[in-house]
Amino acid sequence: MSQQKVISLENIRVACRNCSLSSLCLPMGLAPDDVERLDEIVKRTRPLHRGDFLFREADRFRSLYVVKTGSVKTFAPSPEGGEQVLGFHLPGEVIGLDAIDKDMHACSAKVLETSAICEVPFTRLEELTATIPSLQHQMYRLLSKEIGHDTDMLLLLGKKNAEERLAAFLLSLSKRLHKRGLSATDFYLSMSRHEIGNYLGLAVETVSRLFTRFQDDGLMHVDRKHIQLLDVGSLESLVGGAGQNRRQQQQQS
Amino acid sequence: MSQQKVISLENIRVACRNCSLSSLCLPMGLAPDDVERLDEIVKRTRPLHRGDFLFREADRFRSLYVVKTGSVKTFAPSPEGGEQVLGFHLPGEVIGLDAIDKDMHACSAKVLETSAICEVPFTRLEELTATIPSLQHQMYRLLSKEIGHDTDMLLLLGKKNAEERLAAFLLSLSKRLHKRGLSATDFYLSMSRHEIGNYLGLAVETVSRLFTRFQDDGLMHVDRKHIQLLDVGSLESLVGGAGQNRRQQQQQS
DNA sequence: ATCTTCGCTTGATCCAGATCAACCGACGGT
DNA sequence: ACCGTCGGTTGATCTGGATCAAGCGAAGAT
Repeated sequence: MSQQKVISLENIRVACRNCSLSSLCLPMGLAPDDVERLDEIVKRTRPLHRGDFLFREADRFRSLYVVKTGSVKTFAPSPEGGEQVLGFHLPGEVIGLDAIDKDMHACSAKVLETSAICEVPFTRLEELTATIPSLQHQMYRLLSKEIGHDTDMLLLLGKKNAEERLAAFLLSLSKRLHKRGLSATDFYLSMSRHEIGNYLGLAVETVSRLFTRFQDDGLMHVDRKHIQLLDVGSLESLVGGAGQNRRQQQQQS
Repeated sequence: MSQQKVISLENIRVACRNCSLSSLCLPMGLAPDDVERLDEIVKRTRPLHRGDFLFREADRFRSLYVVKTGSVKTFAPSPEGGEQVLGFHLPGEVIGLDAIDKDMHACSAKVLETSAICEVPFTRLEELTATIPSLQHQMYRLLSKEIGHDTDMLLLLGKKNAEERLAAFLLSLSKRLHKRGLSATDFYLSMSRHEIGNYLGLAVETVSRLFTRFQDDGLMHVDRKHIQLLDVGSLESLVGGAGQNRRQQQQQS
C-alpha cells in the first residue's frame, strides 16, 4: 500500500472496563479492581472476517472466546458428513465452554461477518477464578446459563412445530439484540436460510415458506436478510404453544 | 410394625471415600484430604421412592443432587401444559446444574425407582472449590460435560430419525451402566415407553413399534422392562448414521 | 378372587414437513 | 456489461412418524 495508513490496533482494543458489554459478559458484577485483573489476561485479536474459524472441531482447547462485535456460529459434524448448527452467538456471548470437559473442542466456530473477538486463555482464567469468588460464581452462572439455553433448544426441537420454532428463533434474536442496545424489531440476519433451517431442524424450503407466510400474515416484513418484526405479540403467542392444537404431550406419573 | 427392626441409617451413609462412584462423581481426581473436606458438606438423605421429587420447577436453588443408587428423570414443563423429559440420571450423575444461573430450578426431578441421593449444598461447595483448584476444575468439567451432552441431544433431535434415536438411547444407557460395573447388554429400564418417547421426541407408539422391530431383526430381546442387547455392533452402525440414507444435511460455506 | 386401571402393543389412517424440481434475482468475478 | 454461481422462493409430490382406534395382559385395589 502506498499510503502508510495503519489504524492503531489500540483503537479496537477496548479494555473490559470500557466495553459496553461488560454487563453481559464475564466482568458482570465484578469489582473494578477485579475487572482490571481480568483485563490483563484477555487477548484482543485483529478483526476476523466472514468464514474465518475461531477453532475447529478436535482442536486442542486453550481459550474461551467472547464476541465483541459481529456474530459467530458454532456447529458440530454429524456422523453422516453433514453438520448440526449449535448456535449463533452475538456480542457478549462466550464460546467454547463445551470444550473444557475433554480439553478439546467438540464443535467448530465460524465467523459469520466481520467480527471482533476477545480471547480468554482458560488456564489463566481458572487461576483468576480461584482467587476472585465473584468471578468464579460468574463462571458457574455462565456455564449453567448455557445448559439452560440448551434445555430450551431441546424443548424446541422435541415438542414444537415448524411455525413455533421459527417464531421462537426470531424472538430470541430480537430479545438478544435489544439487550445489546440494538433495535428489537428491525435487524439484519447474518446467517443464511440454510443455517437457520439446520439450527431449527427444518428444511430450507420450510424456513423460506414460513418467512413468506409470516409476512403475508402481517407478522413481519422480510427483505432478504433485512427483518422487521411488525407484530411481536402475535409471534409470542405462536411460540407460547397453542399454535395449532397438536396433541398435548401428556405424561404418566 | 411389631418388631423393632430399624436399619441403621449409618449403613447407607457411605462416605465419598468409600463410595464406588468416587471415580465418576464429584471427588474424581481429588486428593484424599480434599475428598474428606467434600465429604463433610454432603448430606445423605433417607432413600427416596418412585414418584418422589428431588425438587420442582421454580423451587429455590440450594443444592446439587447426585444419584448414588437408583435413577431419576428430569423434565421441564412446556408452555402448553405438557412436559419435555430432559434426561435420565444414573448413579454418579449430578442433577441441578442448570439452576445455578437463575438461582432457581427450571426443571423438576422425579425419582424413577427407590433411590439413594446425595445432596450437596451449593454455597458450601462453591466455598470449597475456591480453595481446592482440582475441585474447581472438576466442577468446570462437570458443567462442560453437561453442555456436551446437551449438544449430542440437539444433534439427535435435529438430525436423526426414529430408529437412530432409539438405538442411540439404548447404547447410551448400555455404556453408562457398564461404566458403573453393571452389564452392558442385560438391564432393566426404570422409565416407561412414554417417557422414552417424550425424551426422544417420538410418540409412544413409535417407540413400541421400534422395540418390536429391533427384536424381530435380532438386535435385542425385549420383555417388558427387561432389555437384552444381542447385536451391539449393528445398533452402533444404525446410530452411526447411514441408517436409511436420508439426504445428507449439507451445509453452505 | 375379581375388578379396574394403566402401560403397552398393533393396525389403519392422516398430515406436517421433507424431498424433488424448476426458476429467479443478487452478487462477485472477469 | 455479461456470465456463472448460489442463496432463496415457490410449486408438486412423497413419506416417516403422528394420530386415531382397539385390544391385551400385568399389577394394584377392594
